[in-house]
Amino acid sequence: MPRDLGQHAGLTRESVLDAARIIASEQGLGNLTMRSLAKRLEVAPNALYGWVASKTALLDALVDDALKDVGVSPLSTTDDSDQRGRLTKLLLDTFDAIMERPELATLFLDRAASPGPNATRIRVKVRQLLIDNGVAAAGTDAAVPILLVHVIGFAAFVLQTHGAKLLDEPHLGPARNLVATSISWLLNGVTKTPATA
Amino acid sequence: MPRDLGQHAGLTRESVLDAARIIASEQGLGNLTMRSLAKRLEVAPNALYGWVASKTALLDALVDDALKDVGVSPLSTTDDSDQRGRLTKLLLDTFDAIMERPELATLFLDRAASPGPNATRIRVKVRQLLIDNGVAAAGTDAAVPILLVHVIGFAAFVLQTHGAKLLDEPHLGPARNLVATSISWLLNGVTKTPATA
DNA sequence: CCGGCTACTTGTACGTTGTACACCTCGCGA
DNA sequence: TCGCGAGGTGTACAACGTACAAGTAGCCGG
Repeated sequence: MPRDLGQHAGLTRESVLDAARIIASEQGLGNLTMRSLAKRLEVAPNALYGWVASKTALLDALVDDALKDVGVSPLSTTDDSDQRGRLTKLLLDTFDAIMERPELATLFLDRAASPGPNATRIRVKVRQLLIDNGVAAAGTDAAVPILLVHVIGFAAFVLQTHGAKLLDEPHLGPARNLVATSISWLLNGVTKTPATA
Repeated sequence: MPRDLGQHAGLTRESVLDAARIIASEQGLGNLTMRSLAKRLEVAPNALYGWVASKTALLDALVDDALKDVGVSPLSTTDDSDQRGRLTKLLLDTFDAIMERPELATLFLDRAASPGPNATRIRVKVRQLLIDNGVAAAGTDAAVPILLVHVIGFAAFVLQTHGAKLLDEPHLGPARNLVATSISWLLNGVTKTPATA
């Protein structure tokens, strides 16, 4: 249990992660270093290791936290129809979450299979929605990664080509339409095929 | 123009890249360092910079060279039908090329849009095959990255989850079937939709 | 046959990175 | 009042990518 504030510098796991986020977003991921992070918090570099096991762990936390708000709203609200719409929305929300943190795009890529809590929750939910869409439970083992990898890969690609500059809503539209389209293509296949493993 | 062989150590761009490949495949990408590379070549670390501009450039070359053999066979041989089969084969060949170098998987990911000559050739060929499949030229700007990102992302995912150990043919089968399946899903959509950009 | 030019390689070194070890120094509970 | 332990600091190390200047071998014009 970390104390709220108090003695020397009053670090917190959250304050560390927040500072890391700010540095990454303002100066790019390449300038996010243990030392730059420590400097911003006015702390010796080693102090960070009380709150974060390693830099890798810090990056892990960063990417997983970016998915914090995805798929947290209750599953079924009013109508039970349009399960497919729900699934599409979840995938698009994931896409949006990545697009909101362009500087982390490369991290998302090679952590697509990472076991972070938020990522896991999304995977579970996708799986459930697939079942709701009539996909056999066994087939979801293949379909879940296909869908998620597609979304992540697409987001990373868009950010890479568009230079991560035109990420505000006005210019995001076309890209979003494209993901939506390609997701729908995949869903067409997923919900139709018996999914050979 | 580098001389073929001769004086001190007789380096070559190819010998450097070969050694890099060997280190990456034997000891993992993390152990591929300018110094380890130099040591293997029995050369001072700086000597490498005469043949490779930087480590980044070396990695760029590594990933692009891995695609050397993909899509080099002539486009149309005998039958003009089954354009779709040709496109599928090209994508699967790309998949196989990545699976052959599991240690480079993460590199492929954030270089999916890289302008290497081999990558470019594949992109061009995919685009051409899409047109041959009846996709409007304008639509290919969207479809090409969708397909390639999908293939690369999928390969990376498979390697990441399966730990890059069972990459030999016997165990590769299921994964290959899955990509083939998902590619076919995407192609269904691509060749049917007018592709809104 | 010789002298220099050029291409290649080396030695040395700098700055930066992640991170371990030992020590200090508060504030709190007994 | 007195430890005790959490949360820091100082220092340090090994490894990284890479720049700069010097050296050395071979080839070519004379």
